[in-house]
Amino acid sequence: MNKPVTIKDIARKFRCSPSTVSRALNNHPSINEDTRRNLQEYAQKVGYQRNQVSLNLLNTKTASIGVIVPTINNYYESAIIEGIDAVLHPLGYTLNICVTNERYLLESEYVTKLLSNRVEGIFLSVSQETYDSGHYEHLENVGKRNLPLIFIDRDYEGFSAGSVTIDDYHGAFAAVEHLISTGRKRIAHLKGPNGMAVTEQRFRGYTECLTKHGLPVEERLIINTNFKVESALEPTAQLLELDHRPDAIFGVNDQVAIGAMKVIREKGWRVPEDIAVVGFDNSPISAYISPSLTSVGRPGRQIGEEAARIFLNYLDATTKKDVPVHIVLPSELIVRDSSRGI
Amino acid sequence: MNKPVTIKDIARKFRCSPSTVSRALNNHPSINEDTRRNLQEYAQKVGYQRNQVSLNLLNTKTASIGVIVPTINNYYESAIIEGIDAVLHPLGYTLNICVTNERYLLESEYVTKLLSNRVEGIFLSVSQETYDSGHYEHLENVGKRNLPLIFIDRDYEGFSAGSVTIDDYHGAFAAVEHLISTGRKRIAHLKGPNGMAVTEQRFRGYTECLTKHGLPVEERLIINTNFKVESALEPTAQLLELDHRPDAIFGVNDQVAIGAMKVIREKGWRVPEDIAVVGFDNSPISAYISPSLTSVGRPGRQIGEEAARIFLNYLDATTKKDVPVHIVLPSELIVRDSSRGI
DNA sequence: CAAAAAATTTCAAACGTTTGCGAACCACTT
DNA sequence: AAGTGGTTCGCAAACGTTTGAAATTTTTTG
Repeated sequence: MNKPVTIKDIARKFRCSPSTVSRALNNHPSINEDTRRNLQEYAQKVGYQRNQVSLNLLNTKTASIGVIVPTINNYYESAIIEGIDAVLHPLGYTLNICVTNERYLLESEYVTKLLSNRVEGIFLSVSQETYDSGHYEHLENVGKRNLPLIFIDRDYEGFSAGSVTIDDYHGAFAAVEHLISTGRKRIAHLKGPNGMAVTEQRFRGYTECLTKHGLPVEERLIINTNFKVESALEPTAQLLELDHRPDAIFGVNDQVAIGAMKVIREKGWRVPEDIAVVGFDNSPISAYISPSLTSVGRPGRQIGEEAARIFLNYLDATTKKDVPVHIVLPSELIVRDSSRGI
Repeated sequence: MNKPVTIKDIARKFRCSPSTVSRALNNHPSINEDTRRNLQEYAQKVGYQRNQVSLNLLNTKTASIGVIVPTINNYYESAIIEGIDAVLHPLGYTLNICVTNERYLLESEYVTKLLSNRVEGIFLSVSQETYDSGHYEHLENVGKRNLPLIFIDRDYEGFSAGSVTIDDYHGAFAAVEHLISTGRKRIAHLKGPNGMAVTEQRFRGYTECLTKHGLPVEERLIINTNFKVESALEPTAQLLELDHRPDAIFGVNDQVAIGAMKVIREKGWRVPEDIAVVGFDNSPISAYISPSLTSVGRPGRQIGEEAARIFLNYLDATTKKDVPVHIVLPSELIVRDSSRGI
């Protein structure tokens, strides 16, 4: 680990001033052609890399923005990041990705770190713990700085921040309505962890759709999972042992739906003939498993892009107190084999 | 977007020097108890956040390290990142995650950016384009700086860098040997893109295992894919139309294997009775699809952890020219239903 | 009360770079 | 000889913070 070569080092070597070196390397016109060439060649030779840290300090800006997400280990989240990057990278911004693993402490820590690293904006997909606890003090300083803050996935009213969310409610509603339209009457729901926005909105879509169609909302048909495939196994087994077993299962996401399908078949039932299954996320494999999985798609990439645009609008905003922008993107039901009509 | 409050601002407000403020906020002992409390309270109130950028400049270190990966949209890569973070986060390091989408240009750009942002080490999983082109000039300056560089997944001999790789060869070998041991004799391979290390090593495991067991390596049974599930559809269809169809398919990864299974069943064959299928990655769903997928597991998290430890050793190394560390972790075959004996 | 000791605060430099302004130099022109 | 104009370069300040050493104030001591 050698010390990086600095402009001063080069200046000393050439017995000239740092200003000259700086100008030479930046192709400033008022530098003699020869000196410019010599300096540039030497800089190249010794592997000079301008110290961006010092520039960030000088300009009091960093051209970097923070992205805090609960996890990157799934299609949806990484699509969001891709979307943000697609818009902001061409403008010279660097993404600072932070993964909280759904932990409040990490989220809080990352916010502080990003703040003190002087990012120019923060994209935040609130962790489960944060959402559960309702603690938003870690965002106070973001507010004080009036730094562009854009909520992704989960909105929070306490701040004058932008947000891009998904219409989980109508997605769930459509999924359940589809099941009803194919003749299913006892539709179970493998719910996510209580209290989370995604969970509750999908749940509301589920219940309200049932109600609209005159079907009862049975508590026994609603069981919690934690989004992971394993967490669907036991609940599904439970559902199948009911006196009056469900004829359809709506999973809070694809993982859960896949877990449900596995158990259904292990117990000797058929999908979709005996029990239809619908998931949420339209993850890439959902089309390729067997039977292919009906699912509600979320436009992850588009979320990222919209969020990035909101950020850019913030920067342009001349009037300080613009009304924060809230965008709700539609989700889309994609019907496949796991829920074909009986 | 307000200007962040600086130590100078506070000093001006309290008619004292910046040094006093700095020491007060850092609980330096030689500061009067009252002034300390006053300053700290005020700093808290106005949301002062120390400017890490200036500190990085002052200390000529950043406590951040760069992680360059081709993609984050899969279990394996994100497990690696998790592993790195698990070791380095407790030590105060920040991860700077860069996603290249398998592009050389982006990789090169990110290396430069990380270098000029003065990261203290770089973890690099070389992009496909880089590997194909064999261009490693973008790493020259990393070499000149003698900055800790650890290759992940794909080693490259040109640099005195550490590396943590997976024993793809033996993993593939074991997978094919398993298929042979269950009586399969015509084993096809859905290969990755030519030239990539993972691809070729798994391919070598495949061919050498066949040869060892006296089975012919038939060109018609080897077709390229691009790792994605769609890219397996057409090739699999081709394989099934051969006069003498294969009785097993070894996919370069799980995605491809899942695509193959879909086509096999659509054409009316059974897995594993007619055709066995084996994948690579042991991705979480592989256990839960039907039939569950036999797969070779890669310990992503462990890779990250080992890589981080190599990095830490670099730092400790008193002798400059230590021999770079190369670790090869084993992969592990996990047998499931898709390849049960006939 | 003076002097010494202790407590508290300020000064100045440093990290690496950019940039407005002015200085030095040269060649020409009048 | 003096002015003009152009080219090329250096000086110094700035970004925000820390820190050793020096300066100031307060307290203790004889």
